[in-house]
Amino acid sequence: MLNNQSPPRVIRVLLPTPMRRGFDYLLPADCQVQEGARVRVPFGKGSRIGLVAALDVAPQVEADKLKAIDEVLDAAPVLPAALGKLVRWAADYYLHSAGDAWQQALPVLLRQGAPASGEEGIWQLSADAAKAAVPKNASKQLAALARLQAGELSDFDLAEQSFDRATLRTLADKGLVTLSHRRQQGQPFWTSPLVVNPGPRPNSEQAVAITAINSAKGFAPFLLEGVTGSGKTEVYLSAMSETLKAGKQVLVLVPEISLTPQTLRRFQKRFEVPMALLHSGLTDKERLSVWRQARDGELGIVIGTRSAVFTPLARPGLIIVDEEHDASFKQQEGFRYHGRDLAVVRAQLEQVPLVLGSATPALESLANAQAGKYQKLTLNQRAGGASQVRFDLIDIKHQPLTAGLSPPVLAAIKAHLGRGEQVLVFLNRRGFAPTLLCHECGWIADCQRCTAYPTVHRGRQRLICHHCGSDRPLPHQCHSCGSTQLVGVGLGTEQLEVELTALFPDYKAVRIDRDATRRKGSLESALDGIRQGQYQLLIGTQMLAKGHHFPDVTLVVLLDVDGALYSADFRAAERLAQLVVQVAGRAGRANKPGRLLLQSHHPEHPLLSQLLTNGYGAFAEEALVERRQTLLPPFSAQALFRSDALKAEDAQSLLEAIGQRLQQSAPQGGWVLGPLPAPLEKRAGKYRFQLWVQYQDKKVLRQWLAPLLAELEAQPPHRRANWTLDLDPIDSA
DNA sequence: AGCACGCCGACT
DNA sequence: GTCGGCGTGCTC
Repeated sequence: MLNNQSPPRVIRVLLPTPMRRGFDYLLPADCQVQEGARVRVPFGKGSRIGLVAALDVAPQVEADKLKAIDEVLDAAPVLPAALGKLVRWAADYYLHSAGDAWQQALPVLLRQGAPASGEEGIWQLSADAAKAAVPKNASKQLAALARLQAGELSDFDLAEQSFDRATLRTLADKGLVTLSHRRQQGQPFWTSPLVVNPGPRPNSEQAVAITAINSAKGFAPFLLEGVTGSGKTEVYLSAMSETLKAGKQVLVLVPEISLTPQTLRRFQKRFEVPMALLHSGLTDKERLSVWRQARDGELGIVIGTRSAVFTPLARPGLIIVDEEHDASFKQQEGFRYHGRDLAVVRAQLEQVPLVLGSATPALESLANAQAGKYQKLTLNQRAGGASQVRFDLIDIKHQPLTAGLSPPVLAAIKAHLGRGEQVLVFLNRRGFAPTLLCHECGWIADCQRCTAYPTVHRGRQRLICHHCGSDRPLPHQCHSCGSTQLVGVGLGTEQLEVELTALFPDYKAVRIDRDATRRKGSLESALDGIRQGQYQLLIGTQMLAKGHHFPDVTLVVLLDVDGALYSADFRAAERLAQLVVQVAGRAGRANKPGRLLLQSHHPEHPLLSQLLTNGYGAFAEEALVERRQTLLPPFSAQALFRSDALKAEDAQSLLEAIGQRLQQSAPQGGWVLGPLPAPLEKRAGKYRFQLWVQYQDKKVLRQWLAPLLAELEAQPPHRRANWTLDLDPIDSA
């Protein structure tokens, strides 16, 4: 027999598994597919969605093991070219499974196989519609029919006009209505004339920054360092305005916590262009809709958190990362990418300018500016004449403390309240007391699942572990001696609120933390109450430190900062400095002088005094000198292996084996530390260890690690423990 | 990761 | 006698 059929083509597919390799499939002769398109393939027992990584590859396994793909889902690559490159770059850089990286970059519905091109359902009256079939009391159905008399309805209009999909389905089943599908046209790129409302006239520093950004051609990274109140946002808005006028799109990344409706309102006030906010509250459908609109160029501005860095843009023109130092840009599980770092790479791939903005830039970013990789733009002038905040360190050694507060602090609170001003007390520990102790025998309530003590929550009468969430009724008797003399030791925000209310009964206190704002809308109403002056004493955790402005607050008190000064984590001081400056930024606006009081047992600590006397810039410079001398990031690159297992020895021995293999292939100057128990050795019932790897050069570090990862996947030392790898870790917990 | 297979302990 | 624990292998 003649065989004029060419052999079937073999393609390589990336699948959502942690395995760092592709799988090969046969492409049926009648099938066309492009690199970057999604395909449905049989995998093990079942079927998965994968991404075509390469066409016409030499198969990695014997030909008889190859299966054919089931279905091609995309006629073209699902991501625009630059974004596809970004995802490939990221998987490679973070030494992560490429298949998983792809999945993470796509909206959930696209991972599940939804069409990437927007298709909308169109409901129309069918030709032979006879109303007879609709019961008289089916008012919704009748209303829908009446509406359809006036013309078709798209799926998109349904919610808007408060019609139910189910209603239309019922009518369709009766043959009165037809459903057809049509490629969603969407609005063409803001044909309605772009409106840019005037903003305030920029001051000279702002003008310099705006000119620099607007005259940038192609990739141009800027570090915009602007003290609180210096009008960073005005610089963003001016730069965005030029981009939008040129018909291009802007991507804005913001930290999780500051993504508020206020942010959006400020943008909407200035620009009348279609824009979208990508936040955790969106449904999968809404996310996909934003994704499509951004890709098709229908949105002028996309604002979102970390994962928004993967939003496709038809005409990218500018990328902004606000509060670029914020740790929430780093994904802390699975695909552990850094949204800010990927934004830099994306700007390079898209050849657009990039603005990293912060009042307290990350030391990494400052080092990049010093090295000439970023152009630094500085805003030192406070707009509106708002005065500098005055810092004071209160030495609390030997001082009597009332509710954790020293006499000078109490006196200051009294004075500010007496003047009718607001006071903010910051304590980063929620709950009533961090431990429960038996006064008679010394027994301390502990968490069964963690190496930690559960926190007393008095209001809810429960003992809650903040690490694993386990939750039990507050005991009234000691488990060891039966005594009823149980006391909470230490101070949390809940107790602080109680004590301050007792100390200052004439003023109203409000607490802002995760416990007090659990109910939907309660945060907003508390914030409104603060702005309207209903409360005078504000007590809060991290939640109060970011994003919100309280113009009538003139005194900010920070309790308990000593932990960060002598922490095992070399980044703790940097984070404390950023927190101090950010918290201080909440106060001293509106021409009222602000004051910040810091209580410490170590007021002489060089980093603290540098920060308080000379500011964040001086602190950062000194901290960078220290990092350089000690060869810590950003003057070296780190990777962190973590392991966890039900038995401590399993978690430890896995990392020991990894450490040994690393030592064997270590480059000159390569450095391996561990395994060490994780800061919280046991968490949620699992023992955790970590292994640090460091080398001066990022590229060489990855070349050292990469072959080991392949080997670990092929021959794991054992499977009783799980391991993960974190490149450029920022949190050792 | 998920899933199936397979080999040893306490139970209806 | 089985149900089910998790150790191991496999996914094109």
